[in-house]
Amino acid sequence: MGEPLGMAAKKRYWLMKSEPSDYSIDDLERDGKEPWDGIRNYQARNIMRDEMSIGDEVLFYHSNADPPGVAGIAKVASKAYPDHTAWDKKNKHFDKRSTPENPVWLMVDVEFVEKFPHLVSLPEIKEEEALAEMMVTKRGMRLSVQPVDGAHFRKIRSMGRRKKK
DNA sequence: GCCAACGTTGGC
DNA sequence: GCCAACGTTGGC
Repeated sequence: MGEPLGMAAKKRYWLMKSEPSDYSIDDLERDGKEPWDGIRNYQARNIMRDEMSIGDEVLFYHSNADPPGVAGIAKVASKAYPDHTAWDKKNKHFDKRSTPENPVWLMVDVEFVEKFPHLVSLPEIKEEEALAEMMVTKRGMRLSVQPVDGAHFRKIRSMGRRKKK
């Protein structure tokens, strides 16, 4: 958006939530790449549309899980494009306001990068001083696509790559 | 299963 | 434009 030609956007980091019973890191490992459909929140949509770039790295977070936490890493593999599940009447995320002519909801493709040998659980994240400011630790912070600090991203990754906590 | 914290909707 | 009611998210 308005960048000088030939200048790549600065790489950013994100956290994306998925209920593992719905779609887990193992599913993404099997599929390799998958459209991240079903986002029905304007703030999350705007992040995908305006701020994400191909190649950005993503903490894959298992929500509504026991325990919840970061299960691995993925990367953004496409620009935002219309989420066609919004105009599929049979889809659980159907929204009659969205049409092929006038799509309301967008998605990006997400590609598998790695699964952590050690899931970095939410309690562990909360215990870690250096991660105190992460959005995901805030009570009631429900945004399903959220920005992550580079330093926080690297810290989580190093925790996840450790076999034992 | 409970419920707090949000976001959205709709009456006025 | 206010705000109560309702639906959803997601930790616990």
